[in-house]
Amino acid sequence: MPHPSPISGNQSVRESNRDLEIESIDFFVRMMSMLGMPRSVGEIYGLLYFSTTPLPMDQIVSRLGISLGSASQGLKTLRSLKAVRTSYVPGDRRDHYLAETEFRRLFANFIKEEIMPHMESAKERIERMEDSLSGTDEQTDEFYQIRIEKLKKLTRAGGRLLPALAGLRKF
Amino acid sequence: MPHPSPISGNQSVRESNRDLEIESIDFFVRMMSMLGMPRSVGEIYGLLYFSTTPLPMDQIVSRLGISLGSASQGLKTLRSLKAVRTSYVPGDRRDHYLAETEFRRLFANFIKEEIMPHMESAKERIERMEDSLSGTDEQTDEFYQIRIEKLKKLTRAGGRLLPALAGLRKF
DNA sequence: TGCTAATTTCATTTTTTTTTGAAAACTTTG
DNA sequence: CAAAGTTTTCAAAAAAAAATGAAATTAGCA
Repeated sequence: MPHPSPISGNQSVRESNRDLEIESIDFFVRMMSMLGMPRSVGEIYGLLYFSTTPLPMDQIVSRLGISLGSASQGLKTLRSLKAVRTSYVPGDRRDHYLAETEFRRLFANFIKEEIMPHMESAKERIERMEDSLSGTDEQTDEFYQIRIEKLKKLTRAGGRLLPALAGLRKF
Repeated sequence: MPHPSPISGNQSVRESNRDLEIESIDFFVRMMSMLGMPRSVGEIYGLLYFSTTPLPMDQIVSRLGISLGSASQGLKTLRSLKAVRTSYVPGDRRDHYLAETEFRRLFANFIKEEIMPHMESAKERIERMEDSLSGTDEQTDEFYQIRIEKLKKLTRAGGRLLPALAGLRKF
């Protein structure tokens, strides 16, 4: 063996990189699933995250053992989150994908795309609640009013805190 | 009609409170589903949130039209998140449920129970990654090392920011 | 322009999650 | 302590979400 490896036991370099890849996929599958993303999306990102070169879709398919459809869909999702981008590889007409690794930016994008829209519709729903206050029984209406106020505070806090957290500095 | 209501059209007080209830359920079903909670959990919380009195489980079942099983399971989940609590009602042997409405506390609990455990296991997974660095090809290893470092930063940031956000002041 | 490789779409299948409902297990009280 | 009321549990059914794969579309190249 030309390069005796310092790895415990006697694993080849290739095997240990494969281990890394597997841990990475595992890691991101879990992370993504916390954010409500399907398994395949996590797998793809996990694979790309520890890839030293950009990978074309068919490589992703064969290395992960998922279908073309899943890969295409998953990459579409990741592109929309700006979690991957394509890079040009001379003499190859396939798209090659690369993981975007600035988590702050990714997170910001996720919040903007996936969370904020819900915040908007939440606000509308709260307005509708106010409209349907009966205005007859003082006691009861006060109770409802307080509850509604709490919801307003909640959405307000969410609307400020989340972008702030993501470093969007929107306020 | 003894109490002419100021509501547009001519809806009864009862109807408008029902509207409020429906909006509330809708609101929380969506919120909870963003947090990965099943529909029934959102429904139950939404119902209790705008209830002026604590409700026993069979009322929850009949008002929402869900099964006993769902209600029992959902309340169990909500209890574990401290999003509802039981209140004693004299002369009635059923448990009566009440929504906990301090969102800050609820959020803190959610993070502690549902997020932080994942953070822990993420850290372990990263350690395993470092163990499986081959240590042979300098170029490649540096690339991997940088990627691993980013993951560490990510989990560190998560581990600090999330509790901070929830007002746990753990740091 | 026509040919082929690459990618997307989407109806169908598979898998996973949630709900149901009836039986089991408690719990209170007469 | 038994009987009735209440709650939990859990196997089975239903619903929802995700993956598949083949047909349709698009894009690159000669």
